[in-house]
Amino acid sequence: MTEEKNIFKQLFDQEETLTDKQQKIVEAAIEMFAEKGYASTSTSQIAKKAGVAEGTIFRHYKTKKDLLLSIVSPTMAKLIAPFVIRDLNKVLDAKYDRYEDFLKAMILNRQEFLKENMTAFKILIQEIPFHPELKEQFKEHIAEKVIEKFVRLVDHYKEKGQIIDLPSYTVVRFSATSIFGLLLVRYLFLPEADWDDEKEIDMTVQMIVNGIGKG
Amino acid sequence: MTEEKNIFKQLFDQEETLTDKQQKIVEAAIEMFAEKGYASTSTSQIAKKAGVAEGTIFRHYKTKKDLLLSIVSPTMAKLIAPFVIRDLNKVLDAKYDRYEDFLKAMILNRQEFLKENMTAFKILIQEIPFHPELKEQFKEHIAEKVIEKFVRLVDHYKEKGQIIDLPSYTVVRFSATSIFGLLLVRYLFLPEADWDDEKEIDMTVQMIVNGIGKG
Amino acid sequence: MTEEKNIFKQLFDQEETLTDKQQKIVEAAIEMFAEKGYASTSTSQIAKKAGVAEGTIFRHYKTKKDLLLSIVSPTMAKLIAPFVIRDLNKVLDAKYDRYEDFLKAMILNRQEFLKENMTAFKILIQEIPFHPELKEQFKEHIAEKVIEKFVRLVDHYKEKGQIIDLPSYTVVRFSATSIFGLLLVRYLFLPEADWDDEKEIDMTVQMIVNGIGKG
Amino acid sequence: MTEEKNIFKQLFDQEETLTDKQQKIVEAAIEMFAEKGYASTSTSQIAKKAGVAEGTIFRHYKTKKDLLLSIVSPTMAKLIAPFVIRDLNKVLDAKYDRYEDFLKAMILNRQEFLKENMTAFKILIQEIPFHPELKEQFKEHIAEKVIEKFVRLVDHYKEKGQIIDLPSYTVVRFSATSIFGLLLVRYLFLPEADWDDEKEIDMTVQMIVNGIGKG
DNA sequence: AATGAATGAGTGTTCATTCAT
DNA sequence: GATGAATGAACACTCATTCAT
Repeated sequence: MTEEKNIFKQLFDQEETLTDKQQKIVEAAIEMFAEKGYASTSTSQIAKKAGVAEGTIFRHYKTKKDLLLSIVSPTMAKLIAPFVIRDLNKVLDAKYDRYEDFLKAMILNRQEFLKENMTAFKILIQEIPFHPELKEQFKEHIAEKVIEKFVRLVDHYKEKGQIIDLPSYTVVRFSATSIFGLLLVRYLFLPEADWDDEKEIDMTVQMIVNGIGKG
Repeated sequence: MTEEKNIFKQLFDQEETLTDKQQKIVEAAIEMFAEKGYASTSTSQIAKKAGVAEGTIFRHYKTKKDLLLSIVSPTMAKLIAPFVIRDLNKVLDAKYDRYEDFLKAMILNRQEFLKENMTAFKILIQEIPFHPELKEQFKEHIAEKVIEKFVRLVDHYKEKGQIIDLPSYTVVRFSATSIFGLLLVRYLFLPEADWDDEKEIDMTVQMIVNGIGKG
Repeated sequence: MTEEKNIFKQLFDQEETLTDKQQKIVEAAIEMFAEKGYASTSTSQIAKKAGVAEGTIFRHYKTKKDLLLSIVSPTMAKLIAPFVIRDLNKVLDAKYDRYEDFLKAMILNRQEFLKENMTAFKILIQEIPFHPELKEQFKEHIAEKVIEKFVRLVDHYKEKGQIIDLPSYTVVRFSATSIFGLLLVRYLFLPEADWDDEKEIDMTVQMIVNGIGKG
Repeated sequence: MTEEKNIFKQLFDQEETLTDKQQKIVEAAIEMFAEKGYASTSTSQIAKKAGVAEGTIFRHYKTKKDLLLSIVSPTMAKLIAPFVIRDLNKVLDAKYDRYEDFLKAMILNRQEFLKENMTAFKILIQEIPFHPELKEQFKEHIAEKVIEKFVRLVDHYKEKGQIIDLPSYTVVRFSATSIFGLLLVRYLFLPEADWDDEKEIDMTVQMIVNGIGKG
């Protein structure tokens, strides 16, 4: 999994350059966008919460939407980062014999990421419907590249005889919605409930694999 | 399923009383709220699209939020209507021997509803995060009543020996997210794709049942 | 004082023709105009309070301002009625030998009227500053006719040797503001206080007469 | 009277801090509120008259009512300032042997103030009936403190044998309405008439003192 | 880099008035 | 005569953005 770390660094370490005030602006914006939505959060509220002057926001971000994108675009990029590495199959081959193991590893990895970026992720999914640029990014990167990669991956495990003969796209959809269903319920709908994460993930992987696996 | 139809009628046919202009206002609002979001849609835009004066909106709805709720609350109510009938288990007993059959019937039924109320449903899920009243309604009705009913239902099929020994709540979550995953992908993410709905549903049911069923 | 009664009837008994609804509208308007002011009272609020439809108001009064004037103009007319009778001096001669007696009679008479028309009177003095028509009426009738009559009246008692040698206009101003001062404090500022009206009037008349009288 | 001047300065010279635009806004507001009334003056009209953008008004005053109060509250405070100094009696004792002298000094002093603040004072008395906060301030400061002080003052001159044996409250009312009657007629009703202020004041004081004085 | 006063278009809402029923 | 749905101009107020300091 060190490869992914590298990719992260490679792609996103520009954020180290944020000034102190900028950092506060971004934090305030994340908190408020998540809570009230982008459209219902005013720049003056963000400025007040961040403890800076209104003008300061526009010194760093040309427009309010720029501020949103500066939060949401990197989040989307990081979210899908594990899938955009070259030769993903090779990595998987070397590491995970079984679809089951791959699934579990991936869930754990993405869970780790979501746990730390929950608020930004919440903004991402809340705002995608309202911003064509975000929809575009989403389509281009997720709906096309990630899904395609995931499909090839399912084909890979199919060839190994681990997955039953359903259309790969359907298997991907089922796997993906099961995983995201778990993570959304866990972190968005009922974050305060008392979860045994390890066990819940295991059961979910078991159900998915039972669902699509060859006995 | 005639019982449900009756309940629908019983509960929601007050909407026949909408005046002509009111109807146009609601239609325009649904379209625009879904597209740009509640907060980014102005009442003047709605009025223009509906072909009425702006004041007319406020003659029928005290506030803009009232207009939103008049769209979204009934949608939520109708969405969960099948689950709030008394003696759901009896109905199921009489009709569906197998969890599989129940699942399929339910998906088909809810799919029918969603197909006709897609736009309002889209607004519902988009706006829930931003409106405490909606969150409250959602929690009270879905998170509590519907899930509880669903859990009892899973218990019911467990007793019949059809479902493996996993926590009922986990089974419900898995079933529900699989179903909603299907419907969301089908109707929200990729509505324009060429779907063989019947087949896709069958496959999904099969995967769920494989996932949680006893051999 | 029967002459005045006649004048009242003569001038203002058109109000008997008010329909039931119209009566309610006027009552509601008087109450609300007095409390919140003309500009801050909406016709819809008046309609609601009167229990009629908004349109009904405009059936009886072409505009909102018409409604105001229908309340305020007659009130002003009635207020000054005692002064517009012809041959006022003759009446006074016949009845009041002393300025003192005249003053007391007049205060008692106007007090009676104000007690019964307090609310409309309140509207009158509150709205005069904002409506040129009212200002005009006020100037034309009060500032010109009534004052002129009052001045002649003071001249009359001066000739009788009852009033010291100050400009009549000054004496009128002093008398009038003393009287209105009493009535305003009594009925507008501190209506709830415990007043011995008879005594207060007597003392006030005494002070005025001392102030301007010849020992 | 230098003591009062000091108090004025002390209490109200914070207004020097008004920015240029703010000053213009206040001036425009004063002019328009006086002419058309608070409720009938729109913020856009004020902005236009002041030569600023409408938003600028709300940068300095949270609400339209705030703007009103920023004009009217200090005016009320300044108006009653001479009465709130400690040891008013001592001051009077040292300076004015006779009630007559005190009255004249006070009228001259308040006349000076009113002459310079006529418009704001007009707003004050016009708007008091419509704004509970103002009524409250008025009651608390004028109806209670100032009147009470005035009553004690009359008692003071009574003890000196200068005032006849009428209830002090009645004497105060009579004095006050005579004075305000003069000033209102002079500056509000007939400001354009040709007045000999000095003489008018002298005559008024004479009438009051005759009215309540011991021969 | 940071400020915050200033902007003016735009917001949701209210208004007096009209008119078909 | 009475209604109340409909109007659109006007309202108080907010907004993202600019710019002189």
